[in-house]
Parts: sequence; C-alpha cells; structure tokens
Amino acid sequence: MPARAENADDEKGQRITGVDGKHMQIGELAARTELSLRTIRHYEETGLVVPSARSQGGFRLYTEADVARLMVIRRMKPLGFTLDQMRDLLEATDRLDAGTGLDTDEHGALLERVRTYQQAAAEQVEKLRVQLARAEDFAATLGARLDARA
Amino acid sequence: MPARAENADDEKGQRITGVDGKHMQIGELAARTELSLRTIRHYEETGLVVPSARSQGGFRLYTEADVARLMVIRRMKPLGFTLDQMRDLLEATDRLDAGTGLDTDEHGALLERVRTYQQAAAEQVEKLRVQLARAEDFAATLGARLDARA
DNA sequence: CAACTCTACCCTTACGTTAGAGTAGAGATC
DNA sequence: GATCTCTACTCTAACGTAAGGGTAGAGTTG
Repeated sequence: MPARAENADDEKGQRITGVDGKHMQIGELAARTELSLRTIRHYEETGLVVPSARSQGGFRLYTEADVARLMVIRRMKPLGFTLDQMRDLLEATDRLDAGTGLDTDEHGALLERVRTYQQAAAEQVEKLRVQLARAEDFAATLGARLDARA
Repeated sequence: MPARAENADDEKGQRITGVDGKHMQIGELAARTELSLRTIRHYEETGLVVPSARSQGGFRLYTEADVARLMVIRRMKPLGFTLDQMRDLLEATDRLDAGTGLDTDEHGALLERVRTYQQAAAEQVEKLRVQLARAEDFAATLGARLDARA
C-alpha cells in the first residue's frame, strides 16, 4: 500500500517546485495530504475535488484551499460515506458557508441535508467503536493463543 | 443494506426447519451470523468456509462449528485482512489446534505465520483507533457547525 | 535531460443483484 | 398411502459496483 508509487522518488532528487508560490502540482498535494496521485485524480473524476487551475501543458494546479478540502475528506473517509455522498455534503456546507444570497427555503433545505449526514456520521462512529472492540478482542485472543504455546 | 434480500420473508411464514438437528441450511446460518447469503457463498468460493455437507438436492448443510468459524471471521473483518489471508490464518490455527502429527519444523513455521498475522492485527488496531478519532472529530465538528446556526 | 505529469485502460476485492431453475417439506387430493 | 401441488428456500451463473492500484506511452517543466 505505497502512497506514492508513480513518482519513484526515494529520498532522492526532488523538484520542490514552488511553481509560482500560489499553486502546486499534484505531486506536492499528494505529499501533503498523504494521498496517492491516483486517489486525487479519482476524486476529480467523481467531482469531489477539482483542481482550481491547469497549466498550459495541462498539469493540475492546486491551492491551499484544495489541501484543506482534501484533509476534510480524509477525516470523513472512516465514516464510510461514498464519494458521491461526500461531494454532496461538501457542496452543502460550502454553500452554507458562502452564505450569500440564498433564500430561506434553500437555507433550510441545506441545513436539513447536513443534519442528515451528521446523524449518519454519529451512527457510523458507533459502528467503528464496535469494530474496534471486535478487532481488539480478536487481536488479544490471537496473542493469548500464541503465548499459551510460549 | 438488507441482510436477507433473497428470501422475501417479512415476519411471515418461516419454515423453521431443524432439518435433522445436526445440520442447518444456509438461511439459518445467515440469520445466526448476520451475514448475507451472498457473503456466505462468496466465502465458500474463496475457500474460507466450506459447508460440511450437501443435501441430495445440493443444498449446503452446516454445523455449529461452521457458525463458530463464521463468527471468528466476523471478528477478523475489521482488521482489514483479505479473504485469502483469513483463510491462510484460519488454516494455520486449525492445524495448530488439531496438533496431531506435525513435525517440529512445520509447527514452528505455523507459529511464525500466526505471529506475523498477530502483529499485523495489532497494527491494524492502531489504525482503527486513529480512524475512530478522526471520525469522532469530524462528527463533532459537523455537529458544532450545525449548532452554531441554531 | 531528469523529474514530473497526462490520459487511457485494465486489474482487484468483496460482495450486491438479478435471472432462471431446482429442492424440501407440508398439506390437499385421490 | 401415493401423488400432487404449493410455497419457502436454495442453487448456479454471470454481470455490476466502489475505490482505488498499476501500467503504458506520450507530453511538460525546470
């Protein structure tokens, strides 16, 4: 499960391109978020994180905001949402945060949408607790059986 | 995510076949383990849990031991092992438990194999802890942002 | 030129989801 | 009591999905 299989860098010469101080290429984004290039591109395919620009040559260019967004997604992942759901939720919170010019109806609908996800998240946290408990139990059992044989 | 989509029973007439008091069919096994029929059959495809018998008509017949084995697998699942790895591990522990007639070499090899899995399990437990923490964090953040808007 | 990135495409895991056909067992009929 | 039939249950086979992994061949950037 290598996080960066494509760019075969191993402590060797890295470019460390600041590019232009405002944008970074996919490699740097991957390094910062600890996600693979493939994952980042896949997120784009599903519309989850679209690069804020492209170079003339077609390279994806990202900003700090993109880094932040990916970090949010990373925290969401364990909750078991699908990428589509995450996109949906992020869109909702984005628009709530922007907050400019949305009538009361829409505002309410957005809030409701987020609330639903929040509840699902809470449930999923419970499931994770159960899983962790099971896993600990299993690991302990396995360890005990090994010790029993010295 | 219905656990039993195939047999369209909903509080209605269930067969409750004891069959012969020793074996049960796949439906009962699924109910007891809370796994889907598809999952159980899939486990068989990968050689993880093979029914101890078949009826003349070809129905899978399981024993209590099979129930136990599936429960073990259920506890293993959160550890993120592949089905192949689980088969491997189960095979190793089974042979250690049987314990009859295996030379010292093989015994040692088996122990080593199990130890490796045990270590992987411990690592995975740590990852689960991290994930749980992240998930909790995210859920809390989401909740806070909702509260902020009353 | 070296390091990096691009698109396109096939591979993988762990099942879900039909589809179509056969089976188990219990009651109804002869 | 043998056959019929009905329903609940099960079978195999095969395609579909999500979330990426990995590769190839070509182009880009510093």
